[in-house]
Amino acid sequence: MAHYLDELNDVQRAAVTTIEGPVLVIAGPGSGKTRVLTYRVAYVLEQGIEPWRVLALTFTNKAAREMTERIERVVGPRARYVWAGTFHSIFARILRAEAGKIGYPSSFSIYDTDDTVSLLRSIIKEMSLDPQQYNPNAIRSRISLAKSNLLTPPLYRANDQMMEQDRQARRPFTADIYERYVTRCKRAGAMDFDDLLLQMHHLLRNHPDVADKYRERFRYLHVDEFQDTNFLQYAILHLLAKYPGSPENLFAVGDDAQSIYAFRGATIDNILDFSKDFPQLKTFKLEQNYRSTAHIVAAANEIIAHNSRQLPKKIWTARSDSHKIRLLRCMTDDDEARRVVDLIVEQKNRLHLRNGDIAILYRTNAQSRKFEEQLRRQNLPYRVFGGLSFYQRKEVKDLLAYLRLTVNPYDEEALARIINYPARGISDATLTKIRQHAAANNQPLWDAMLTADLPERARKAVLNFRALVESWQRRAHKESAYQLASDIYRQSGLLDELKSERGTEEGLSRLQNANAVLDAISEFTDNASKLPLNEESGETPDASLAAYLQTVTLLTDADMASDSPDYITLMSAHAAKGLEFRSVFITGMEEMLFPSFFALENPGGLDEERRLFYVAVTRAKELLTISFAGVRYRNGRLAESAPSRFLGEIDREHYENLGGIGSRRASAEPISRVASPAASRASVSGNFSSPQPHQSRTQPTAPPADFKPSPPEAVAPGVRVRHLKFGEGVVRSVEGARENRVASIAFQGDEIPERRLVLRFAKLMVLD
DNA sequence: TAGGCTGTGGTTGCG
DNA sequence: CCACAGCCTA
Repeated sequence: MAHYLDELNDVQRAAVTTIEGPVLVIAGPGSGKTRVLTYRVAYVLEQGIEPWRVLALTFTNKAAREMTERIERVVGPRARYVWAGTFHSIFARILRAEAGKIGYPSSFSIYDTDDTVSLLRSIIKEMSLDPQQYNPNAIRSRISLAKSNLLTPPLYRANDQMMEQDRQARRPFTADIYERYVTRCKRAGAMDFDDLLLQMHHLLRNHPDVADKYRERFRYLHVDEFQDTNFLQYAILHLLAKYPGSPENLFAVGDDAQSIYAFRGATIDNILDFSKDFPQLKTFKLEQNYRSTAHIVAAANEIIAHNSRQLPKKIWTARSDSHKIRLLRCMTDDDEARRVVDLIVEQKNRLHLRNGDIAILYRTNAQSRKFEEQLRRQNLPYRVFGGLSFYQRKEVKDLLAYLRLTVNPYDEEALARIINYPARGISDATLTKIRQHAAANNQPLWDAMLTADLPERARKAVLNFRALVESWQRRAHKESAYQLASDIYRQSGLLDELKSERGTEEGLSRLQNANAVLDAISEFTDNASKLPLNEESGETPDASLAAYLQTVTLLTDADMASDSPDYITLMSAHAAKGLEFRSVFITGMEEMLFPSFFALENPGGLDEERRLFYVAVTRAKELLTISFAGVRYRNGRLAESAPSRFLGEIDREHYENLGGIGSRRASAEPISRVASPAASRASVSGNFSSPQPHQSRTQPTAPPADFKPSPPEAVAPGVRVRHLKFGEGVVRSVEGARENRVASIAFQGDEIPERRLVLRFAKLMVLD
C-alpha cells in the first residue's frame, strides 16, 4: 500500500480506495476533506489511469490550484495534466474548443456581473420600463435563477410559478427582458457566467458526438463542495456520468451542514437526488474533526442541531485541551472594533500568535471599516478580502475591454465602455444614434458604426476608432498576447490618460493596476508555453489573447498572489469557508445582522444563516471569540441591536464568560482559565433573549426578585442606580436623545472610572 | 463635454 | 454613512 494511504484514517482510506462507481463523502468541518479528494485522485493515477481522464471540479480556482499542487507532491508532474478547475473554467475551456457547434465564436466574450447589469440597464431603458421597478440587479438574479433551472425564455414564459412571482413583484415584463437579454448576448458573441454552464449543458444534451467525446475522456469525475452545486451543475454532472455503459465513477465530497449558497440557487436536493439517480452510491461519513479543540466542536454541534433538515452525523474531536469561547459584549461598533483589536494584541503577545493565525469574520463586508481603522492604529498588517475586486476596478476593466473588443468586435459591453474613453469625440448622443440604428436594423453595434447616419464630425471620429481597433484585430493571430496588449495599452490613449493622473495617490495606484494587467498577460504567455493543455491530443499551448481573456474573467481577488505573507485576515463568513485559523473572531453577532434581516423574512433563511454561523465557528482551531454591540451604525442611523439568538444555542459550559463586558480583570488572565459554571450563570443578565421556543436549556436566569429596572427617562445626572452586574453607581452625565441616550456611570469598586451604558439597552434600577 | 451636485438605495458572493 | 447614478450647469 502506498505510503500516503497510511496518513488516512479507516473511513478516509475506504473512500479514497473506492474508485469504481459513484461515491458520496459527507465531510464534516476539519475532517480532512481536501486530503481525501487529493489522495483519491492520486490513487486513481497510481492505478495507471491517464491524468487527462481525471476531471476534478472545485468551488474556487484557489481550491483547484491547491489540489493540483498537492496531487503533484504525491504523483509528480503528471498531476498537471489532470483537468482540475472550477465548473466555469473547465467548461469555458471546452466551450472554446466546441464553440462552433453551438453558434458562438471560439473567441466568445465572457460577461461578468457588471457587464450583465449594464446590458440589462440598457435593455430596460430601451423598453421604457421604470428602472426603479425593474431593478437591474433584481432582474439579473431572476435570470440567473432561470438559467440555473434550465428555464430558457420560452420555458420561463410557460412556467406559471415564475410568471406569477414576477406579477407579484410587479415586474410582469421580466420574461421579455430575459428574452432580449439572451438575444443581445448571442449577438455580442458573449456568455455570462451562467451561460458557461447552460451552454455546456446544451452542448452535451444536443450533440451526441460531443457528449460521447467527453464521456470517453473523463472516466473519473470528482466534485468538491457538492452542497453548493445548483440544479444545472448537477444536470451537467448527470449527463457526463449517467449513460448506458457508464462506469458511473462520480466522486462527490460535501457537507450539507455547510451549505451557505442556497440564496444563489445551490440546493441540498442534489445530495438527496444523488442516491436516487445512482442507486449504486456508496456513502462515507467523515466525522472526526482534526482541526478544532473540544469546546469549539461541541459548540458547533449544538448550533447545527437547531436546524431541522440535515443528514445525521456527529462530529467529534480527539483534542481535549481547549480554550472556551470568549464573548465580548460591546457598547457600540467602535467599541467592538477597539476591543477585538486590543484582544488580538494581547493574544499575539501572550500566545505568540502570528498575524496569519488570526481572522476577523463578519456578516457584511461593510463591517470591515471599523476593524481596519483599529488595526491601522495598532500598526498591525491586515488584508481585507471581498469588496471591490481587482478585476472590477475601472482602470482594469477599461484595459480588458480594449482587449476584449480586439478579440471579439461584437462585444457590445466592451465597445460601449471604451468607445469614448479616453475621450475621442464620440458623444453619448452619437452612441445613442448608433444604438438606435443597430436596434432598428437588428445588427451589431460594430456594424452599425459603419451604416448609422451621423454628422460628419462624429462619423469621422467613429471611423477612426473602428480603424484603430481593426489594426489590432489584424495582429491578434500573429503576435504574442503580451506584445499586442502593450501596444493597445499605448495606442488606445489609456496609458497617457492614467499617467496624467499619477500625481495623486489614487491615480498612481490606478496606473499600477493597469500595468499589473500587462504583467499578468506576460506571465500568462510564459506559463502557457510551458504547459501544453493536453498531452494526449497534443493540442498546442494556447497563449492567445482570447485564451487569456477567457481565463481572466473567471479569476477573483482570492486568486492573486499576496506579497505580504503575514497579515491578519478580514473577511465575510462566506468567504472564510474552507479556511482555518488558530484564532477566529466572529463579530457583529446581533439580531438583524447575523442572522441578517433579510434571512428572517425568507423561508429557510434562518437555517441558512445558522449554517453560516456553523461554518464561521468551525474555522477556529484553538481560540474563538464572539463579539456583539448594543448599538451600531446601520445605513447612517444609530440603531440598537440585541445579541444574536444563535449565541443562546450554544450551551453555556462552552463559554468562558457570558457577555462579560468590563471583564478587564478576566482578560488579563489566561484565556484558558475556566470560569466556574455557577459564576457564569450568575453573570448572565437577561439579554440572551431568544425568540426560538425550543431552548429551555439556555434560557437566561431571571434577575433577582428585588430588581426592578426603571424606565430610561428616570436616569438623569446625579442619581444613584444599580446594575445587575456592575452593582451600585452614580450617573455622571447623560448624552444623546431618545433611544440613543447614553449614560456615563461611575460604579463603586469598578476598575473602569466611568462606564457608558446605552439606556435603551442597559437595565438600571434607580435607587433614589 | 466634463465635472459637480443631488437624490437614492444599500446582504451574503463563486465564476 | 457612503457609493453611485443621473441630472444639471459652466
